[in-house]
Amino acid sequence: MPKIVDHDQYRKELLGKCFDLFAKKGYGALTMRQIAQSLNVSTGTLYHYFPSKQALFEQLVEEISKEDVSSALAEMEGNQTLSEIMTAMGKYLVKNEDYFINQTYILVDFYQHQGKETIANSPIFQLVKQRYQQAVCDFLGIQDPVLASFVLSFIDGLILAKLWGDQTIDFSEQCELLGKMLTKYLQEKP
Amino acid sequence: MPKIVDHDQYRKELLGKCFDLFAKKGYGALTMRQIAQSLNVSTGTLYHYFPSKQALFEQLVEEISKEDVSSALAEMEGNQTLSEIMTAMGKYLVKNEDYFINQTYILVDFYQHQGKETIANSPIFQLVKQRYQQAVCDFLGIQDPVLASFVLSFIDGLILAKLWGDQTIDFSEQCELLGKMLTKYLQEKP
Amino acid sequence: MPKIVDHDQYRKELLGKCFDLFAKKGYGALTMRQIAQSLNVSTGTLYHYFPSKQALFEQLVEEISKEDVSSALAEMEGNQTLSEIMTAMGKYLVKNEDYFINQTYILVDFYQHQGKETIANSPIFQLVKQRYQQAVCDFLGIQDPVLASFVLSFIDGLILAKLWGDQTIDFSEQCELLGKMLTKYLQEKP
Amino acid sequence: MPKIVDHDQYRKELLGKCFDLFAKKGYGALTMRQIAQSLNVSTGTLYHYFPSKQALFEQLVEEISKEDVSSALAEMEGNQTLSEIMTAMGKYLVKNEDYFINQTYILVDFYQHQGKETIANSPIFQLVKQRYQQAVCDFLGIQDPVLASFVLSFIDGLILAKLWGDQTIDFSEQCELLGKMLTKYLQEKP
DNA sequence: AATGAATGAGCGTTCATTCAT
DNA sequence: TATGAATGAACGCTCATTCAT
Repeated sequence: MPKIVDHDQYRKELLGKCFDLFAKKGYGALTMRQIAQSLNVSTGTLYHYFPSKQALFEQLVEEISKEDVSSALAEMEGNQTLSEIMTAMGKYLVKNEDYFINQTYILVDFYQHQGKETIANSPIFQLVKQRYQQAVCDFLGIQDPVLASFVLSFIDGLILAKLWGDQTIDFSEQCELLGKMLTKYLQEKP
Repeated sequence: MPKIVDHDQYRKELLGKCFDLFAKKGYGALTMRQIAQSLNVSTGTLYHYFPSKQALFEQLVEEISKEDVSSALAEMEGNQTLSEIMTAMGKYLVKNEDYFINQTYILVDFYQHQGKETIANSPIFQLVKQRYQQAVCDFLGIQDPVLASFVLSFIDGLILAKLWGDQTIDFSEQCELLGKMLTKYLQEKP
Repeated sequence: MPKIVDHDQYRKELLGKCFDLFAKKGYGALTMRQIAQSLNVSTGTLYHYFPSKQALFEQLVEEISKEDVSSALAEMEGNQTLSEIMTAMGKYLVKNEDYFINQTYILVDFYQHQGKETIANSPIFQLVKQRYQQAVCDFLGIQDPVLASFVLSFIDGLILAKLWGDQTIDFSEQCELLGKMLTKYLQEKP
Repeated sequence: MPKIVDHDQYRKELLGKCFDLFAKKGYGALTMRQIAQSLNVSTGTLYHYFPSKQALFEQLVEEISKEDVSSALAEMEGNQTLSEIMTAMGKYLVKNEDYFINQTYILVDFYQHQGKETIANSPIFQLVKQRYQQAVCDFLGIQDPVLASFVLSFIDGLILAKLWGDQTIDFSEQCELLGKMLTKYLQEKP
């Protein structure tokens, strides 16, 4: 009989404790030794549960993205008009500002560390990308992919601007502005 | 007679040759040794003209940002309406797509290596940010800083999306969409 | 009734499945974990049957050497003159070229990982060496140990040359040459 | 002005001190840290002079092989008949027995560590191989490549047998035996 | 002003073996 | 018997920076 440890469950436990670590130090600056120490295991044990630092991170991203989408769904449901939705989106972004900035930071950091090609070819990141894209389409009730890309890019850009250190941007203000513009644009289109 | 090249001019000469190096390898993967070898100087000499790798890069960014703004100005002048301007902006982005993606990539890379706080506190990056912001205001003829941030964030987001590997986004299409939305929004505002 | 397979028989079963693994990856690159997985047992079980990786390998060598000698005996019997024998030996080497090169490779690998002294002092390897030496004496009908060593060294050297990457050596040609030389040498000796 | 160090000469100095280290521990068991400590430099300095452990070793082999051939030339000249030559060869092998065993050991060790393909493709090892082969041809006055391979394989095999731990083999005895056999073989051939 | 040799802590990763269950 | 989680020292290698010359 083996030691009484559910391998898979313990792996997710470890994973759960990793997010804050990455959030604090980013991907490149966080070493496997630091992770191991923070989780009170040896590096060997860490590698027993995750084949590499990259794999650990990808599994983390996978887990996080699922939680993100379901929590956002819970938070933003019940809004009807585009303006309402964008206002809610603004509030949601403000509320989780630090979280999203950190998330972008970590991803950006990972991206740089692995090189463009590695990520482009990773099935996990393609999946995660689709998950977020689909979620945005669902939230907004938008089917036009050009418009969906427009909104997603804008939100990404907002967070990136904050990440670069711009203190003057106000998520709520910007989202409401987008809400108004989208509304007017769609009103007159048909 | 002194030497024709004085300290400061030589420094800028060296700086000029650095851009392509960073563009090819990014910030983290380019070592001071490699820079020195490519410039046909010793690492010691490099450190004689630049106190650190970070400082070298910051001076490079400062220089590049000036050139970017003036070249963009030259390229995009002569357009009147917002729609025309945004269409020109789209063409400009498409034309320099690789350049801007690479620039974002390098910045992201630098960001990762220095840590969040270092950059947020760097006066050079604040200055550069203002320069780009001012340029956008000039291009668009917009004074409203909220709207300027809106446009800048959107463009940043577009480039970031490409950086993430999204092949489906079309800079021209997106910029024209923004042009239409801005036009309608501003028409009815007053 | 006890289980059909007792401890010792099961050990040999496991051993039998190990040869191909070592042949594919060598000694150093094959981990106990990989062995365990390939045999569908746990590392713990592996250590239950073999006290160490080294011991496992030594037992494998012991087993293999027995099979080698008996299969060679079966293959080469029926030849009378030294020339015939050496020609048969050449054919045998050519036929099993990859096998012998791989065997030497694995041994070399093992040798490297254990250090010179460990092996020189291992009774198993001394036994195996004697077994091969005796086999050569039997094949050739030679009693003179100097001559037997001569032939064995030569064959070892041939295989080693192939291992070094020499593509020009022809086992058959070389063995026939040895056959002629031995014949002439022995003709005139008495 | 740089520090007064002739880069190339210092590199060869370091190289010279490395042989004994490799001889004692082999390739795989000797770490770059150990080398650095023994040479009283930092690992960084070691890597300043040699791009990798493999490269260091290859440069060492290159240097050693040159010295070997010239020292053997000096030692063995003046012999006429094949028998004399082989007797001299035997003495030479006996005299440098430990040296050659160690050399084979190190090479075998390196071979295993790098994998077959790496070495087969290394221009340095092809060059070294040719150097030794040519030297043997010169010593023996043999032009027939089959015969040269025969002798080389035999010598390699002798050393390998000793390496495997066989204490009973006598280099002189074996070489003289080879001398006699070669002589008889060549006498009657034409 | 200019050189380039020197540093050394730190990286991601490995793996034979142990032992609580 | 059998399991597999856990260990941790050690590997080859990197690189911004310093400083004697």
